[in-house]
Amino acid sequence: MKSDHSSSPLTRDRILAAALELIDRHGVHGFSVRDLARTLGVYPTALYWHVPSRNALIAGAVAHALGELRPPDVEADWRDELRSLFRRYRDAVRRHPHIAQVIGAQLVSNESLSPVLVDRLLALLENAGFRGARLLNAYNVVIAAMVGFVTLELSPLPEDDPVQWAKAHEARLRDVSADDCPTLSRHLPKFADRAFVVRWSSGTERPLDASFEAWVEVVVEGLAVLKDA
Amino acid sequence: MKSDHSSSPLTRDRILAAALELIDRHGVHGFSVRDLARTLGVYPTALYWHVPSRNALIAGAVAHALGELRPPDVEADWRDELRSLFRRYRDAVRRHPHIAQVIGAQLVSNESLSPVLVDRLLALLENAGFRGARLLNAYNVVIAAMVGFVTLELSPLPEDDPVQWAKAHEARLRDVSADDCPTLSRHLPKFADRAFVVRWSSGTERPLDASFEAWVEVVVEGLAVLKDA
DNA sequence: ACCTGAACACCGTTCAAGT
DNA sequence: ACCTGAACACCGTTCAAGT
Repeated sequence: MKSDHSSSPLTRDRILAAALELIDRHGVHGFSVRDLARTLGVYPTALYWHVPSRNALIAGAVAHALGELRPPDVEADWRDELRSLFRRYRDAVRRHPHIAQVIGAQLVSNESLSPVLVDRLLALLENAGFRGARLLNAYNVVIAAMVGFVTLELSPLPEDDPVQWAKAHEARLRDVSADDCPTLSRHLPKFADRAFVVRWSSGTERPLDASFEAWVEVVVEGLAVLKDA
Repeated sequence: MKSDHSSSPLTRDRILAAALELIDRHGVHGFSVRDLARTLGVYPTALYWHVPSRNALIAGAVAHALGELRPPDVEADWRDELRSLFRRYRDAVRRHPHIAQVIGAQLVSNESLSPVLVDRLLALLENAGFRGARLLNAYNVVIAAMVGFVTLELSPLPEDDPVQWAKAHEARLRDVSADDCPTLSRHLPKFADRAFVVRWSSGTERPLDASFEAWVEVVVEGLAVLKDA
C-alpha cells in the first residue's frame, strides 16, 4: 500500500508524487517538508534544489492530481459536455479529497487547471452560442460551479480532534430550539448530516450525490437562460 | 488605524476581534497565536484558557465576521431574497477577504453560519414551493452557490512571494501557444486577469462584478427550473 | 478563575560545505 | 549539478506554578 520512495534519484516528479501521497494520508495541514524528506530518504534541504517552497510542493501535488482531467468535446452537445465535465472533476478530486480546499481557496491552484482545458471549454461555450461579455461570464460561472460545490462538499473536519468536533457539532444541532428555528427543527431528521452547515461528516464519508446532481442541472439550465436572455 | 488591544481584561470576544484584525492584516497563513498574544500583551499560553486551539481562534474570528449576515425575509419574493442574500454574503466576506478560504474549505466554519439563517432560508424555499428531497437539494444548491463563487473570487495569492508569482503567471499565460489553444489565445485580451485561472490578481483587487451578477441569475433561474421539474 | 513561565517537540528556509 | 549538515528564527501546545 505504502510505496517505497527511498530509491534514487530525486526528481521533481517523484517528489510531487510522494507529496500527493502524504497529503492524501495526513491532509494539507499535516503535510510537512521534513516528513516528505524522511519518506524520500534525503535531507529536508535537498528538496529545495528541485522545488522552491512548501507552497510550490502543494501546488505541484494538486496539479499532479488534476493532470488527468479530460477536457470537454468541443463538437458535442454543450449541456451534456458540461454535465460530464462536472462529474469528471468531482471524481478526480474525490480520489484525493484533501486537495479540495487548496483548489477552491488558493489562486496558486490556477496552475493546476491546464490551458488546454480552458481552451476547450471556451470553444464549447462559443459553439453553444455565448458571445462577448456573455462568454466571459458563462466561463466564470462554469469554473466556479465546477470547483465550488466540490470544495464545500469535501471540506475536511478540523485536523485537531475530528471525532470530538463531530460529536460536539451534532449535539449543537440537536439542541436547536424549536422556538427560534421552527422550520429547521421540523426538517432536522431529513437534513441531519446530509446538508451543508447541518452536517458533521465530510463529503468523503457522506457524499451529497443527489444534491450534486441537482446542482449540475441548476447550473446547466440557468446557463441556458443566460444564453438566450 | 491599528487599535490598542493591550488593555485589560482578556475575554473571548476581545481575543476573537483581535484575531480577525490580524487575519485581515496578514492572512490566515500568516496568523500566529504568538503574534496574537503579543498584540494583546499577554503570554501565548494565556489564550488557551479562553480558546482551545489555533483552529478555534480562526473559526471564531470567521464567525465574528459573518455574525452580521442578515437572514432572508421569509415572506418576500424568493428570487429577490436569494439575490440579495448572495450579495450581502459577498459584501460581508469582502470586508475580510482572507476568511474566504476558511469558509469555503473547512467544515469548522459551518459554525459561522447561524442556525437562524439556515432556518429562514429553509422557510423561504418552502414558501417558494420546494418540498421533500427537492427542498434538501435546493438548500444545498443555495449554500454552495452563496459560498462557492466568493471563495474562488477572493482566493489569495501565494503568501510566499505574491508579486513575483503574479508576474510569472502573467508571463505563462501570454506564452500560451495559438496552436495548442487557439480559442484561448484569441480571447486572451478580453479574458486576461478577468477570468478564473486566466488571472493573476485576487478578487480583492480585481472584483468579478459582472460575472458574479451572471452567477446569481444563473442560480436563481436554474432553481426555478428545478422547482417546477 | 485566570495568567505566568519554562519546556517540548516540532516547523520552513538559509547558506556554506561537500562530492 | 545535486545533496549534506549545521544553524536561524520561528511555531502550537503541555503543564506546573503562581496569584
